[in-house]
Amino acid sequence: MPPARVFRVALDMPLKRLFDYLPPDPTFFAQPVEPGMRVRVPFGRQRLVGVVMSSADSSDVPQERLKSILEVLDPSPVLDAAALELLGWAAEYYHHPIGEVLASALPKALRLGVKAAASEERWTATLMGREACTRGEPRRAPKQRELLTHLVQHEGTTAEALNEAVPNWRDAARSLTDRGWIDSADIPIASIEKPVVVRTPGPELREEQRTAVEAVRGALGHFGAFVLHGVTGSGKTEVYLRLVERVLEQGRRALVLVPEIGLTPQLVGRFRDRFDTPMAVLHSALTDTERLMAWRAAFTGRARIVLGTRSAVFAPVPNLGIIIVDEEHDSSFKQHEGGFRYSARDLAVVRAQRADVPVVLGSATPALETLHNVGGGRYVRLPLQHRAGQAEPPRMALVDLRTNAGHAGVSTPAIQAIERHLRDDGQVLVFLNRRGYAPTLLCTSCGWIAPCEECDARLTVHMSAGRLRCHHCGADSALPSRCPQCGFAVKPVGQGTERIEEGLTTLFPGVPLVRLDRDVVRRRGDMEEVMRRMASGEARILVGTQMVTKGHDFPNVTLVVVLNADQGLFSTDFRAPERLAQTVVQVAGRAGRGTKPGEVLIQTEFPDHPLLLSLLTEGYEGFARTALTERAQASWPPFSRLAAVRDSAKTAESALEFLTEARKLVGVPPRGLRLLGPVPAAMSKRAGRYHAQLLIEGTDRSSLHHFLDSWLPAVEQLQSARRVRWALDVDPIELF
DNA sequence: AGCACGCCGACT
DNA sequence: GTCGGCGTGCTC
Repeated sequence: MPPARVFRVALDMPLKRLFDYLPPDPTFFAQPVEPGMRVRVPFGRQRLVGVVMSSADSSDVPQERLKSILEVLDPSPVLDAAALELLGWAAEYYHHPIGEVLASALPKALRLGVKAAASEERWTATLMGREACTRGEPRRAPKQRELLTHLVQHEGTTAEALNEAVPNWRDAARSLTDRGWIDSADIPIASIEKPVVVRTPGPELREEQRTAVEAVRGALGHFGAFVLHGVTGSGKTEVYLRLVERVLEQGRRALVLVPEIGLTPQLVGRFRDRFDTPMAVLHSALTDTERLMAWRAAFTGRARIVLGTRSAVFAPVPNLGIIIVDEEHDSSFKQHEGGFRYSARDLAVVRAQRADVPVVLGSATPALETLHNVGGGRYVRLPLQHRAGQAEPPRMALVDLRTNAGHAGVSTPAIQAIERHLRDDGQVLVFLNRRGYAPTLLCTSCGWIAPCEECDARLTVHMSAGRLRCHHCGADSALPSRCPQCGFAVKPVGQGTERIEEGLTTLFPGVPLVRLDRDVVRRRGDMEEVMRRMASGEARILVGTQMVTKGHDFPNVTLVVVLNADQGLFSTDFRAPERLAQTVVQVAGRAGRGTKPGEVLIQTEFPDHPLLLSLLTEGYEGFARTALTERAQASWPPFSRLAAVRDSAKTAESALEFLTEARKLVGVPPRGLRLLGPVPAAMSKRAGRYHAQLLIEGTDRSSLHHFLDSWLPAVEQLQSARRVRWALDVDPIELF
């Protein structure tokens, strides 16, 4: 007997291998089985849905142990060759099991086996049926006549609509079908197309915008990476819209990636306002059904624009014409938890390259990696340096916290500036990246500080809720009025947005104030309410965290106060300065977007810090130059490549033990490779588990990946690996 | 990951 | 004497 032809199937499990299956029973599945199709297979005593990766003439597994595919779930592949290749590339690059990588590209419903392409049962009257209807037939069957008449009047009625219009129509339909008067068909929803309509032509482009649009338009049809480096308010979105417009005109489709959809509803709105065409919106807040619907709209090609967060980089987009990554510097594009840890921005570039289409990375504060790629000639930078209208760039100044006394975290110069701007009818934005009332609860007698029992962290005081909460594990307890150790009085120490709100209310009695942070924005609509109160001028002061920096416009804000720029200046994480600079520039960008000039005050204890100075005097680009020089000297990315092995365990010892053994496997590191650690994470204990990490630094991508290829299989075999939870993070963004 | 099999403590 | 703990091993 010749060796059997087998199909190699990827299953959604943490296993870096494929499983071979015999073809399905030909009496039930006569159709060919192709790569990219989903199949149901027996696996142990479970039945699982997997994806066919390839077929082979024979298997390494003895024939008697091979099982057959139970069912072929797709008439055509759900993942085309390009998708399979991209996902395969990602699995290799991020050293992650292919099955789990594929799973991240498919909505849950599809992983459970539902049909990929939705179709609708539609009924029509035939020519014969129309003639019969005109004659008033069938005379003695009122139900049939009613149905026939309805279908003559409403061609292509769905079964669903018939249930409404002609109750209990099935029997009548059967009789009419037998006479050849009506007919039904399963129409894929895809074929019900709508032409693309540009609702409003959009404003006239400014010189810079036109240059940018033309540069990318010239590249349509082949790969090119563009960095749309546009200061806040310079009209990046308009550039995206014009590019998408051209792509749609060419009959192709656009993929737009955004950081967090809940935080950028404005961008979705801009696309909807501009184009009258179906759009698929994919984000984490969708229900499984909504996600399936959106995926189908993308898969069938009905959606001309696919807009979504991180995982949308894997969305199916037939005839893709362009990929846009908005706010490309945003860290939410990097999945850094759970299983498959990937950078959607980096994969967008890879996808564009393979699809031979342009990719546009837009940001007011591009990642240093991105700017480095511009410097190396791999990406083309398209600057938008001017703000729309008469808006002037905001004036930035530092406030020395050492010499300027203050009140409740706000320095006197800042208080005076707030007074001035309020008097001049402006609005004020006060930024502090720390929610809650105070980060610490201290006993004034014995020095006790309320600790989280599960984390190496202090509990944050939430005054209005009367709770102590851990921002790392979610622990939540009542706010004590006395020290549990000595019974003396306790007091909150330090500032959070809640306390700033209280302080400003006291300082500016009668001035309406709103707060925007995760504690305020609980439900959908809370954010809109805050926006409305700012837009209407009903509120004059906005106190907020990071949340205020994400894409929202506050046109009447003329003053921005950054209360504390100092977290990040002396961090062990080499990316902390970059994040700080991005945050400051993004917050500053909220000021003076209307016609009024903006002012930005940054409070700091370190007004001489070179980073702050370069940011102030030379802007983000100046900062980026300084920071890249520092990175080069320390040979951090992008001048080297990193991977981190992270683990957690019930004890600090076992967390370190696994990583120590993993490191011992290396012996003398190969040339061009450095191993750093293992070390306990900066906040080792989190949610009751101890975290540690081992950093691997390679001089370039290939040396790092060659090493990982040979090392990881041995690491996976370690006995100690089974006693910890561990994961590899390629190109890590946060280093603890 | 599931889900088995397989040897050692507190219960009917 | 059993129920059940999670260590180890396998799944085409």
